[in-house]
Amino acid sequence: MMVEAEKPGRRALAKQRRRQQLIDATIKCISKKGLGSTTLGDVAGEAGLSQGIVNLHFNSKDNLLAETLRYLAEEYDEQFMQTLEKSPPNPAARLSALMEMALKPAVCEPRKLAVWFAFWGEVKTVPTYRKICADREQKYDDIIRGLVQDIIREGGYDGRDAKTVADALSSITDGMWLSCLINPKTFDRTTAWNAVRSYLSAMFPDHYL
Amino acid sequence: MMVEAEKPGRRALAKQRRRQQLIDATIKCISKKGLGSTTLGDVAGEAGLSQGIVNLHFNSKDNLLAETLRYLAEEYDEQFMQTLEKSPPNPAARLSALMEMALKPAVCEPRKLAVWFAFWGEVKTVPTYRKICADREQKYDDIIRGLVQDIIREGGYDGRDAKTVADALSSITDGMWLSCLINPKTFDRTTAWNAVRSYLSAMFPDHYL
Amino acid sequence: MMVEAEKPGRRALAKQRRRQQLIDATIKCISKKGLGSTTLGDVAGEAGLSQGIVNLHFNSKDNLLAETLRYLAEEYDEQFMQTLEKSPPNPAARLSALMEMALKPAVCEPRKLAVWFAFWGEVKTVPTYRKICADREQKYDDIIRGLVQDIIREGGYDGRDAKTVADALSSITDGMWLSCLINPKTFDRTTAWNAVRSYLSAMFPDHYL
Amino acid sequence: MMVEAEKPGRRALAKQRRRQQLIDATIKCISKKGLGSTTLGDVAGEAGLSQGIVNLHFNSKDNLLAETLRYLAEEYDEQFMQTLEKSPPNPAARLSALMEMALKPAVCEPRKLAVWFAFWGEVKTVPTYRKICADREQKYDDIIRGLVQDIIREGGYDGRDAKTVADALSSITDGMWLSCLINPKTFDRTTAWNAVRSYLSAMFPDHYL
DNA sequence: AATGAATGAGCTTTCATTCAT
DNA sequence: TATGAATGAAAGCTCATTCAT
Repeated sequence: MMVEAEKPGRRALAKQRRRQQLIDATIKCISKKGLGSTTLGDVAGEAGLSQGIVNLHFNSKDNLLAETLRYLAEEYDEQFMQTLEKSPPNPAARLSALMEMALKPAVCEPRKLAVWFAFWGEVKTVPTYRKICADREQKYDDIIRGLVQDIIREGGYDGRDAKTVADALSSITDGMWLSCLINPKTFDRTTAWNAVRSYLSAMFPDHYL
Repeated sequence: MMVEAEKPGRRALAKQRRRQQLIDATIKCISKKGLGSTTLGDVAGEAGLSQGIVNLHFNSKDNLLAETLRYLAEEYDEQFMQTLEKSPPNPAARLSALMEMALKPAVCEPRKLAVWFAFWGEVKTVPTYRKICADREQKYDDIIRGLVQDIIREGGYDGRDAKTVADALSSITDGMWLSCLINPKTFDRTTAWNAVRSYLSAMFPDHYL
Repeated sequence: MMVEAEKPGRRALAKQRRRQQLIDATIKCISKKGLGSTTLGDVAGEAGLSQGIVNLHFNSKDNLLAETLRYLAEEYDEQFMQTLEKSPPNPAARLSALMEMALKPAVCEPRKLAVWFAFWGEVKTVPTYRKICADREQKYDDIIRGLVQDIIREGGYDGRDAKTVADALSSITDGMWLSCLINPKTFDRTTAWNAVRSYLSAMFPDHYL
Repeated sequence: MMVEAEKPGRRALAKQRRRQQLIDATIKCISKKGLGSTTLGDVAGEAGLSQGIVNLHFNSKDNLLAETLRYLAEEYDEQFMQTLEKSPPNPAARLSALMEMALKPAVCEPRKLAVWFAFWGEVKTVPTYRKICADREQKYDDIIRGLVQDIIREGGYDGRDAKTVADALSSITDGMWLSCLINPKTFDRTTAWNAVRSYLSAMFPDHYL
């Protein structure tokens, strides 16, 4: 009975692959035409499959979109966690590694940002989206605040409030994304990274530069 | 006698006022139901007028939305410029006044932010939106960079790059807006303001705190 | 009480002039955009007047169109009857004068024909149009048959049936109009006139040529 | 078993058949209500199918109408060419066979004529219609002129111009159609046919009668 | 599992008509 | 008389969803 769920057979794997194919197509469509103008027909076409395919695998458009956002969040999460794992154990290095990741071309490319902003545009309206976004913000805020906390403790930076600094850091990267979305031509990754570095070194002069 | 003023529905308000009424209704609708789910019927209903009214005054839905974004941008611009005019003439005070304004409840309320993000969600897709947004970003970036420049010169803060700092500041407020949109409950204006202040005082210790 | 109707005062005259102005505008619009695409707004615009003007003078669009067709028919009738009056008293001359008139540039110009065909296109559907068109056809058929009759009698053309010839003649001009409508470029008035002449001289060799 | 054939509604008729079904429905609707008053809803209803069906198969109303006219033209063309093939090889017989065909009940019935005139009514306005109509006129004119040419040569009818005669003949049938449309009650096929015959025998006495 | 024809609700848009001014 | 803002019904069109194959 539970076999299916326990060890996915060939069948289930194929199914999973098809779903992923459709989610990829959805992301492509949203980045090309926007969330509002993306139809299930577009998605099916992009995937090279037929009209009815999305409802077959996702039951409804709403569900497809929610799953797409979920996938986007997971994908980001993997990058985030991997960055954390791969970076040296000291909090200062980890923190700057995370900031650097957020500005990496792979993350910060207009096509992908377009999709994030498309979903954020509906966050106020669609509770499912809000939940997903709020959860990840919470998670990353906690992690970053923890690192900042450690740095403050290490460096004896009295008078610095961990939450305040963490908020500022998260905000900076989010804000950079908006710049990158709106002005992809003039947006400059180096300047962005400098801005982050300048903040860090202003805050924690003993740790950065 | 005052009847006319009482019921703004039905009959010939000056053309300009009717347009504004419809733009207001549009903003309300977008903040309530999202851009994608706002129909012309909703807007007309919100304004207490009839189906055809929007096309009568704006010719098309696309145009209504563009005009709405334009209005939003103008409204913000007025706040921005007024803040600039009313603040003391020294650059440090002006800069902090602008930052403070960006976090003011009137600007930073979830309902209004929802509308901004709704439009940003389509920026990649709708050239008109991009143009409007890019122009204002440009303008504010220039002004803020100018102020930062002045502060650097005044304080002899060698090694500080005006553009870098200005980018960081703009990004922080934009990023705060995202937090406020996603987590209106836990978002705390004071913490946000502290984050900005902490950055400023770390950067320009002689000018702030 | 009946004064108004008996001798139209200044008021009534002005009214009449306005109606004519609107009918003229209607004809222009139909020839430019077609019957189906002509709106009351177009007509009012063409006349340089305001939206509601047509309903003020004609009560409804249907009525305006019917009156327009009526006017067109009257205008044609005047030409027809004048041609008849001005031509020499012998039936052969009168007949050829009528045929010539039907091919006159003023009658047979694509712009005017477009309007006629537009109405004919609805004849099957709109009883009012049918009535107007049927009545005039009847009238002209009768007159032409009469002339043909006279010619037959005069020339002793035995075996010629007046109705048959009259039908053929009416049909030829109507058919020429279709050619002129469809192929205004290649349509040639002279050839058309030759075709009519050739028919007449074949039928009544003693009278024509 | 025969169920499929019985109810042509609902399910997947071959795509081509469905298109034809809709074109047939369109013709029926136009002849009943006129081109201007025929809605896609009417057409779908007439075909016993649902609202969206027409746009599914024709993409737009304009396209449906153009295809309908195209079909009408093809249908006529088949009759024309078949008549030509089936008639004896001498030009005189072929010519009269073509004229006779044009007055056949199947061609010359008010319902079908209503549709032709509906399209002619828009010829001036819709380039697509003009093109289709102009092309067929051209083709038939050429064929008829060819036949007339042959007859003139055969009979040594000096002084007869083929184009002139051909124009007259084409015009007569077109004009007869207008009579038939406007006065279906009093229109008499025999008289019409007589008119054509009388012209032919007057022109080419050795060949006709 | 996949297709794609068909559905039908819902949208934007147009426009004849109304009516306060 | 004339205006033109407003109405609201009706149209064309889109598209998520269904379902026979």
